[in-house]
Amino acid sequence: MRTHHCNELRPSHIGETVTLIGWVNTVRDHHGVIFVDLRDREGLTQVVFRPEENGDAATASHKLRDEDVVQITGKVSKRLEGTVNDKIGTGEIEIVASTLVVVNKADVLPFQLDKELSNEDLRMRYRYLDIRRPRMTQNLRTRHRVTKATRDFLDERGFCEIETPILSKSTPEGARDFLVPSRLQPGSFYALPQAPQQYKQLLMVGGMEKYFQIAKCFRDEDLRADRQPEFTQIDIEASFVEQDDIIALVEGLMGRIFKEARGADIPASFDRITYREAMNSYGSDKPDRRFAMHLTDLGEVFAKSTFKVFSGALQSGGTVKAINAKGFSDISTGQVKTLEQIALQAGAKGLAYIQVRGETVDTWRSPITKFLSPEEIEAMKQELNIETGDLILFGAGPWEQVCEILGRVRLACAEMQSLLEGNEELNFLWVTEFPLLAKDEETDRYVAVHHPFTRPLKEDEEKLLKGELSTELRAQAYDVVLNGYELGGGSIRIHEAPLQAAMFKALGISDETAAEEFGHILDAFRFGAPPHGGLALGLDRVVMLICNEQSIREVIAFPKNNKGSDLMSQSPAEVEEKQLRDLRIQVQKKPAAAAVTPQG
RNA sequence: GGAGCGGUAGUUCAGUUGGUUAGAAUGCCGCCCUGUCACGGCGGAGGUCGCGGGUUCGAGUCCCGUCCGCUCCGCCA
Repeated sequence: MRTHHCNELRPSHIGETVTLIGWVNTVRDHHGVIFVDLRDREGLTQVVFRPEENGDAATASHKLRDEDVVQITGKVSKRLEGTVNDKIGTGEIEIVASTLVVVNKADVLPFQLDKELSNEDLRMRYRYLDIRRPRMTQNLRTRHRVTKATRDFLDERGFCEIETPILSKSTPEGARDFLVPSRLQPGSFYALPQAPQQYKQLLMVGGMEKYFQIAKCFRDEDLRADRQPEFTQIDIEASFVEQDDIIALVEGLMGRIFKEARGADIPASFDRITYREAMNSYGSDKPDRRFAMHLTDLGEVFAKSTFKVFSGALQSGGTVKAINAKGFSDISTGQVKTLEQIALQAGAKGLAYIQVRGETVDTWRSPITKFLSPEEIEAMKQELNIETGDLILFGAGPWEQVCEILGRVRLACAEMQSLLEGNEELNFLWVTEFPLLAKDEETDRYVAVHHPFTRPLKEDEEKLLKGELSTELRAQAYDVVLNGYELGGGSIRIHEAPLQAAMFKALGISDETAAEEFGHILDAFRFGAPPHGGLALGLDRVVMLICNEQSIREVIAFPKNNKGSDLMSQSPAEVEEKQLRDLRIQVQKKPAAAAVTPQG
């Protein structure tokens, strides 16, 4: 029977006989005295085997291998003078072993646990070994502290954790659904929830008033470092609240989480900027504000310019903006190319720039300065605070596109200049007043920016009801952003059937479709639905940022790879014919590999 | 669907302009070592250079194709 864990024994325990159980972390065999570092999830304890104490145990200890599971009984002893190890908590003591039980031998591991391992493929195949490494163990325990803090905090404020169905209904809006075939109703399918959105709103109609859930969500879309097909949300909804209530609640929740999981004190409230301000100043709806490099509007400077790229954009209702990457005039040609690529990807036709090599324009390196008048250059110098050593990058065209192009260029510059290296700041931010509707280019129809249950701003409500649609309509929707990552978002919802019907109509959802897909919601709103709103936080991202990790895979016990596979369990996989027959599903055979024409 | 980077001992990596038998560290195996803590010393085994084709007298290295992994764009209400 284990009496202590491996990071528990201190000088005060000296003289006690204890039993520890754990993994062999390292063996240091001096062919007389043998040291074994025993590890469990809490830490390390040094165990000493001496032939004169117990010959059998000492002999057996020669054969120990890394990662064997062993149980050791012995006496807690003070370490010899000068042999204290201050790197570990138990460094002042050691166990002089009297008995050794090899509980389970371990084969040689496919990789060393104490070395960095860049081969993620291998880590995933042996994820259970990867998890033994302290980094992963700590990350998963941090994740637990985050969910624990969440539950404690929300419980204290009267929120009730309620589970909603995993087998639910496919909805036409939004991300691609994972489908689950129904055996009892062949030809019908459940969908795994992308979010518990409708259920939580129906819980509000059900009078639960304050709901939350640590909810698994599923989206069948391509993966990224911060996107997995199954992920976890801290999902929150409350009745009789307004936007400020949700914001204050989440600020408190974040404070609690960051305190308990990272020991960090964060501001009691976060700055708020509107979507429009965010795009105008940072070219992103989730700006990283740990560095400035603001987008500066140059519309007035170039209003009458003879440089058609700029004046043309302005005359057709667009924008000219620029960023000043301070001290980056020595950018390499390759880096300019990279920035240009980024701009092109975002829809730019090119990327105008100025490398400010000196005071006067003749020292500047730029493909465009020759088109600009001295007055324009002087005004631009003022607006952008241009100094020797700066790099200026321009965007001209439709407002939203210019913002987005320069927003991406801004981030790329910061990356190239290593502006954030070693930066430990936690920069929280609310982005508010998101547009309610966006135009889908392909279908030329309006789509919901957040989701179709989002409430318009009060002053825009009438317009929606009257069908005066535009992308100018704003929503009572808000995102919480940390260091350029969208941690979560939410909105105040529509709770009246007429307004909801108007929203469906705006989205081109016919009455029949609305009745078919969302009838239960519209029905529910007829029976006294309370005003309500909420928010969902990406738990994986929150934990990732707390752990200073670059990918949410580092904070998920068993994540999927880029292609959505679990390399350990080999999922997804083909299934038995019988299973398919039960479900009345026929699988199209994979096309045979193209035959190679023999050369001859 | 598209772009970029990568794939060489179990692992982490090096490998020059295409040129002898593809190296190092670590791990593994054996021997030695009674106070180490990434213990140390000596010795040994370990490679389809992702796969297929091409160029060449000669390919880890160059070219084409393909597979796998990662990052990004599209996509993610």
